[in-house]
Formats: sequence, C-alpha cells, structure tokens
Amino acid sequence: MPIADRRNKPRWERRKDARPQELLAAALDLFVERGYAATRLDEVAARAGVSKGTLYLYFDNKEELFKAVVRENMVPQLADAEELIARYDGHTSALLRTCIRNLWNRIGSTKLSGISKLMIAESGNFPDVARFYHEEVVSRGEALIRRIVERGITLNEFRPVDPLTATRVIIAPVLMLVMWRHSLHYCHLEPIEPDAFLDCLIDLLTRGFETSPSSSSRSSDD
Amino acid sequence: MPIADRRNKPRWERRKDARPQELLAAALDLFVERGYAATRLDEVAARAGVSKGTLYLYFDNKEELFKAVVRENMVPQLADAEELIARYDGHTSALLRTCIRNLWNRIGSTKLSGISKLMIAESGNFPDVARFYHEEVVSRGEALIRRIVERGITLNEFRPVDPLTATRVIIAPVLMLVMWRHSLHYCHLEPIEPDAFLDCLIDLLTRGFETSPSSSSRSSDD
DNA sequence: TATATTACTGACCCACCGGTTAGTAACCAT
DNA sequence: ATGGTTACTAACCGGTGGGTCAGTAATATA
Repeated sequence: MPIADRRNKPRWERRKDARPQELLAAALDLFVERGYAATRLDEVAARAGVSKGTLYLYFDNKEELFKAVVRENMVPQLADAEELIARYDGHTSALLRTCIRNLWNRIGSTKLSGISKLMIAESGNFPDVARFYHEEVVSRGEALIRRIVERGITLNEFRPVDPLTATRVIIAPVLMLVMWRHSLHYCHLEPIEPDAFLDCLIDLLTRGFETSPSSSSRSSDD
Repeated sequence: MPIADRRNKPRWERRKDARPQELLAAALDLFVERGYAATRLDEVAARAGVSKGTLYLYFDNKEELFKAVVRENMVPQLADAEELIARYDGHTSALLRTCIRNLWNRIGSTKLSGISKLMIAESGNFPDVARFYHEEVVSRGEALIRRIVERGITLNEFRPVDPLTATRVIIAPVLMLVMWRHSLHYCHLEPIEPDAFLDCLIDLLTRGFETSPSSSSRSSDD
C-alpha cells in the first residue's frame, strides 16, 4: 500500500454529527440480537465503524446508550398510536382490531420488538433501566389500550369488564407472540404463524367482549 | 475456639448423598432470582454450603446443572397434568378452566415459574439449553393443551378452530402473566392481580370458544 | 491408633468486558 | 505550509466468573 493510497483513504474520518445516529443504529441491532447484558460495547462500536473510546465520547455509559435507543425508536411509535385512537369513530371492536394489527405491523414484526423482549426478559436485573422503560413506554402503552376498552364499555359496545385487567389480557398474547419470535420460536417444529395467531386472538376478543346478546352470566342494561 | 470445640464442629462434613439435592435447591433459587447467565456458580455453591469445587464434583458444568434442575422440578409436573386430562369426563370448558388454574397453582404462582421465565428470556443466547428445554417441557406442555382443544372440537363443545393456534393463544396470556410477575411487575403502579387476570382470561376463552349459538360468522352443525 | 480412601476446599488460571486515558492524526484557519 | 484544535484510536486497568487442581481433612477400615 503505497503512500498514494493512503492519501485517498485516511485511516479514519472525523464525523462528529453522524456518529451518534450510527452508534444508535448499531446499538439497536445488537441489543435486539443479544439482549442488554450480553451486548458488548466493543462490538457496538465495531459495528458502527469506530473504536470503543469513541462510543464513550457520545454516550456516558451502557445504560445511557440504551435509554437513547429507546427514546429514539420506541417512544415516537406511541405518539402515532395515541393520535389514531383519539380520531377514531367506528365500532370499538374495529378500533381494537386496528390497534392490535398496528401494534404488530409497527413494532411486533420489526426489530423494535426486540426492545420489548429485552426489557421483559432482563428488567429484573436492571431496576433503573426498568423504571425508565416503564415510565417512558409501558405505562403509556397500557393507558392507550385501556382507553379503547373504556370507550367500548362507555359506548355499550363492550360488556362491562374491569378495564385494567382486560387491557392486560389483551396485551399479554401480543407480547408473548413477540417473546416467542425472539426466543424459543426457532426450535418449534411447527413455527408460530403471527397472522393466524393474531386472527385467532382478535376473533376471541371480539366475541369475548361483545355486549352479550345471548348465552351466560350477568346481564347489563340492554 | 479451643480444640474441644473443633471436635464437635468439624470444618466441613462428608455428605456425598445429600449434596446433589442441596445444590439443586440452591441452583433453582438462584436461577429463578437472577436468570441463567447472571447466576454465579460460586454463589450457588455458597448457598448450598459448599465450595465451588464441590459443585463440580456433582455436575459437569453450568449447563448440566441447569438441566438437572429442570428434570428435577419441571418435568414431573407434566406427568400429573397429562393424567388429569386423560381421566376427565366433564365439559371441555371446565377442563380447560381446571387446567389453567392448575397450571397457575402448581407452576405459575410458585418459583417454578421462574424457570419458564428464564427460558423464554434467555433461550436465544443459549441454543443448546433451549433445545433441551423445548424437547423436555415446551413440546409436551403444548401437546397437553392441544389435546384439550381437540377434545372440545371433537365433542362439539368448542367451535372448530385451528387447534395449534388456539393452543398458543390460550397459553400466551398465562405465560405472559408469569413473565410480568418476574420482571416489570414490581414497578407497575397498579399491580397485576393474577386471580382477576385469570378469571377474565378464562371467561374470555369460554365465551370465545363455545359453539356459536347466535352472533356472527360460520355456523357449524348445531 | 494407624493407615487408606475420598469428599471437599481454596487458591489459581485466563478470557472477558465496562470504562479510562495518553497519545495520534484528521481537519481547519490563517 | 503550518500550527492549533479536537475527534478518534489503541492500549490499558480492575473486577469478575467459569472452570481446574493440588492439597487437606473427614471418615472407613482394621
């Protein structure tokens, strides 16, 4: 490699403003692939094409890097969903279906779901990160679905159930689908079909929440 | 401490046959508390009252220790459930309810659930352990619920759904409840009430799977 | 009590990783 | 071109944890 080559390709470049985004992108990939604890900052830096030292120029430590990833990727998704719900004016079952499908298309089926998986999996070992994530994402996401349930009950389109519990029963299968796709999924002989799973779930929820026209138990005012 | 004391309390005892059980108990506790990767073998040994070297006399390595924990604790639970299902002769909805409640009482609400949580959370990083767990536990557990669904459809007590998908939709919320109790749970302002959650779920499943007497969609032969 | 056996200890090895820093080279202003 | 600024690198540090092994002491046996 003569000196002529060297002039065209300096060993490294100064790109102060591009680094953070590149580091965040690399960090997202690796956090999703390996989880929080198992992600090595050396490797994040390498994937972003810099040395570990550089990473520490832009982020204080591993935890702050992770928080930045969440703020950059997860939080914006919530705002969109909140708006959708506020505007909607059809039947609540349809709204619920739309939201679940949206949740899947915009997070569940993308690598963003890896962040949810990671937090559910590891928050026990990292209470600070857990608290942050709960405040920024979980509580807002929960409130979002809860608003749908309450709307359904208010409009008499859902039978009267406990909104908080129902909210969690709705979210749980979707989250578990996410977990499966990131963990045991690959060793299932019969792989999980997300679409079939979600169809079955939505069908179940629709039937299960509709204001009882027949069948069993307590009757409301209809 | 004069020599007289020493005679009563030797620095350590030889208890070849008690060690494995004590180590397994300690390992179960720590795996549940911390997860697989974060569990330190030093600490397992300490909790069992021996040194790390002793642990290695009885178990080849971390992975084998974990497998032993699973074989000792999880696998026996499956046999019991299998028997219950084979004997049962009431309505399938009741069987399903009983099994979900059993699953909760015998695993979900105990520290055993920590093993499920751990595998879902970490299997991605430990494919060998994942494969083992899937063969020994997941596939058998899945088959178990699936048998219930198929029974329901055969007896015309459930409407015809895809048994495998339905099985997973049934299991998912229960597993997610387990995950929550081991991770983000503690930072929920309004804690998750397992009983309310399961009641809501069972109610939903009962309504959702019952052979449609009214309402929407495809009609079977009734 | 003397000797053999072996369950058990604890110090050690080594690779790894989060975080630090002294020094270097890319870029810029003049 | 050249000297100053600073983005960046590479080597390093300290703590850690899976796994090993030479030695030790509890027990069985005689």
